[in-house]
Formats: sequence, C-alpha cells, structure tokens
Amino acid sequence: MNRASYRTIGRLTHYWRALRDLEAEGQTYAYSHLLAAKAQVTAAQVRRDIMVLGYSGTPARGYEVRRLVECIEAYVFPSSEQRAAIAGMGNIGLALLKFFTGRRPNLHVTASFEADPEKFDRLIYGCRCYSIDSAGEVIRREGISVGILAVPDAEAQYVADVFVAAGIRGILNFARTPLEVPAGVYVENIDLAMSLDRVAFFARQSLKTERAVLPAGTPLDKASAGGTPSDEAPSANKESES
Amino acid sequence: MNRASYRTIGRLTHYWRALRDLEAEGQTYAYSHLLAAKAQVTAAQVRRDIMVLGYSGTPARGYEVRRLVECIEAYVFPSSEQRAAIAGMGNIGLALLKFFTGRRPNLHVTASFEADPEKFDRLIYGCRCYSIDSAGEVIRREGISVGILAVPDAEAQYVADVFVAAGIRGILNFARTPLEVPAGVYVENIDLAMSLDRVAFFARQSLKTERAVLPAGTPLDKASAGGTPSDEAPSANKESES
DNA sequence: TTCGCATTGTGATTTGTTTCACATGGAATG
DNA sequence: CATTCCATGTGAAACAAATCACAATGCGAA
Repeated sequence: MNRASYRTIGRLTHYWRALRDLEAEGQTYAYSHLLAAKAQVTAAQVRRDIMVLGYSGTPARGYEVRRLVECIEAYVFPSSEQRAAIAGMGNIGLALLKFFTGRRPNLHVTASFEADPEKFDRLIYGCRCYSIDSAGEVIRREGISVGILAVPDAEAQYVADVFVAAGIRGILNFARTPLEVPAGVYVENIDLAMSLDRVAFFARQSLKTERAVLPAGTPLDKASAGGTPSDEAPSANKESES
Repeated sequence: MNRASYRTIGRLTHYWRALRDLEAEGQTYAYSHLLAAKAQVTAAQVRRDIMVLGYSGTPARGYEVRRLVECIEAYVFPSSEQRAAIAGMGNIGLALLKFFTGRRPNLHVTASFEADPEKFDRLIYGCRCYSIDSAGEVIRREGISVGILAVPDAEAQYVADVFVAAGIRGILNFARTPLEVPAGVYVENIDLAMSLDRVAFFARQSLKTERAVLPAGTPLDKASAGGTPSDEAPSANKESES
C-alpha cells in the first residue's frame, strides 16, 4: 500500500464522482475500464490508483461500487470537520466562496479575510468576513487548516506568512507569486493567466499544424480526448490520421 | 530546438514575468540561477526551458533581459490578435471575464455566452453577452479560437461541441466533466473542487506527520518551497530535519 | 463439478521529465 | 596577452509516472 501521489489523489476524486453517478443509476459493480472511460484514463491507471486504497475488487465482477466509494471517502476526504478560510474578497474570492460553500460534507469555508474596511465585519454567503489583521487569531480560534489565497499578487506572500504562522498547513494559491513556505506546508498554485496563455498557445499550434498537414477542411473526427484531467501532461493531440 | 512541453510553456510564462520585473528594476542581464530562484525551479531547468526558444545567453554574463523577454513573447504569446470567448456568466464566469480583460496585449475576450435570457444581449465588463444559441455564428464571425467553459457540469459537453464545431481549437474547462473533443483540440481542465480536496488532503497529512515525527512545537524553519508552479508534482514537503 | 473467460493485481518496461556534471567559452584582471 | 573565474549548453544519468503484459482468480455456463 504505497503512498498516493499528487496525481493519484486528483484522479481518485474523479473516480469518486463517477462512482456516485453509477450508484445513482443503481449500478452495484463497476469494472476498471468503465471507470477509466468515465475519467478519461486507462484501465491500468485506475487499478494502480485503487491499489493505494488497500481495497480489492473481485475478478470477473469488478469493484463493488458502494464499498469503493466508502474507501475513497475514507482515504481522500476528511473524516471529521476540516475548516478553510479565503483571503481576498474580490471577484475571484467571492466566486470561490460561493462555489465551495456546502460542496463537501466535512470541508467548510468558515471565514474570509479582507483588507478593505468596506467589506469586513459582514456576512458574505453566510460566511463571516474579518479584517486581515485578525486572521491569525481567527484561524487559531476556529482551528482552520486550509487557506485559499485570492489576494493581489503583491500581498500573497504576506498573507501566506500570516496563514502559516497561524497554523495553516495547506494553501490553494491563486496569486501568480510563487510562495515561500516552510517545509511541511503544502501549496497548490492555480495560475489562471498562465493557463489561459497556455490554451491560447496550443490553440494556435493546432491551427498551424491543421493548416499545414490537413487538406484544409478535413472533418475532425471524434477521437481520443484532447485534454488533461486538470493538470497532467495534456499532449496537444496529434491530428487524426484518417 | 525541441518542441516545448506543456510544462515548459507554463514555466516560460513565469520567467517572462520575472524578467519583466527585473527590467522594471533596470537590470539588463540575468543568470539562470536568478530566474530559477524567482520561479522556484532549478537553474538547469531554466536553461533547458530556454533552449526551446533558440536563444542563447553568453557565459559569464547570462541572459540579456530585453532579448529574452522578446524571445519568450515571440514564442509563447500571440503575434497578432487572438480572441477568446467565455461560456457561462455565473460567479466564476464573471470573475474570469473581469480577470482576463486587458491582461495580455494580443489576447482578448471578445464575447460571452449565456443560457439565461436575463443576462444576454447586454454588455458585461465591456464584453458583449450573447445567447448560447448564437455561439457558433458569433465565434465564426469574430474568428474566436479559444473557449473558456464556466457552465454547469451538465452543459459542459454540449457547449464544448458547439465550440469545436465553430472552429475553436483550445478550451479552458472549469467544469468537472471530462470533455470529449476531436483530436487536435487542446483542453486544459481546472477542477477547483478537486484542487481544494487535494489541498485539504495534504494539509491533513501534514498535520498528522507533524504530530507524529516532531517533538510537538518544533518551529518550522523557512526552507525549500512547498509548492508547485501551478501543476507539477508538488511533493508534499518532507519535514525539515534540523 | 469442471471449463472457459473476463477481470484483477502487479512486476517489468516504456515514456517523459528533471537533474547532474562537465566541456566550452566570454569577460575581467594583472 | 595569459590566466582565472563563472555561467552557459547539453549529453548522459536518474527519477517519476504511465503503460504493458501476464499470472492468478473467481464467476457463470455447461
């Protein structure tokens, strides 16, 4: 039972979602290749990922949906309430707060922080907004372990320092600044501008190669998926050869 | 001059940002290890990435900032106007529209699409909002090549199909549905819920191992960065051994 | 009860990426 | 002008992750 990698954790949440759908449809068993199709990975990948759970399916029948759901939940999701806070109530911060609210049983955004006095000391989407100056105190008091950074780039490092000092152990960072944090604190960066640049880049590439290699107007046939489950190498799809 | 990988493209935009900062400070030359520090990667990585540009620095002086900036721009950014559209003007869609507007010289969000008649036929942040039904026509007319999907999961595939049929070659997908697209169309997924789950997971891990291996109350010393430049394997940092 | 088959779990292999390590070479100094 | 220093560019090695391929296994049909 190996320790799960960054990417395995991500894929497990995809399987979980697919399994929930299957369960809703009344399916009680599922094969690796079914899950693979739903998550756009290979069947071998699914089996490898499931290995870390310590759960085994049965040959000829596959995985028991309910049990597998439970195993993934036990492994990936919090068993008791875990709390998160968002810093920065701009457009992105607000959207994230709304998006994350009530999404997972044991994961709650219970506080938000702002520098602008217009905004704090209010309730936003049912979540109390505090001054950034009281972040340390609030985080400690409420036992918050996850921080979401949606502040301007220039303030990201400062807020991260406050977060870490207050005991936060995982940060979801939307600022473009690479954060310096102590060893042991996990940081996941989401760089929206970079992602858009990248999509634009590969879209141009695609246009170029299409014009270059296809007889111009060749229909694109529906084939292997072009993308990446959220982050791994997405192989800007080769042209179909037909 | 190899073809750049998905990750290299991402890092090049980080170098670009760092270089712009250096330029603003009046620096005219930069060493690989300086860029490495600013982008939180190794110096060798920086040199490898820069190789794809076909630009060479000079030993003992490093890279000429201005020239390198130009090379990255020529390689990664569009040389003439490239257009993008956003589908879904909910919280996330609105925030993205605002965020992306005016961010890159040659990359513009020129249209948005909605299903809700309350919202379309209006100007939002200076961008015309159309009915989703006219998406195909608008995309073709305006020559839009990049699509951003911020619609509910259930509609993501449908909108992606419309996008692709209209000629879009790159999609930034915020829905959790893995999209099926023809070969040659690039998809980058950003799964916010998954990212939060993952941060929460590694934050818990970190709490556990800290309690397990440290004498309880050991100060965390500022060390190697804990994170990942937006997506690669982030190695939930080992505890410092001090 | 036995057989055949489709599926699982996993060692071995491949593929892709990062890091190492060193030969090469420009610049500054005496 | 020669020498020393440091940084670049890159082949080779190390590493990580995904895929392959196959033995082991349990189910259902005969």
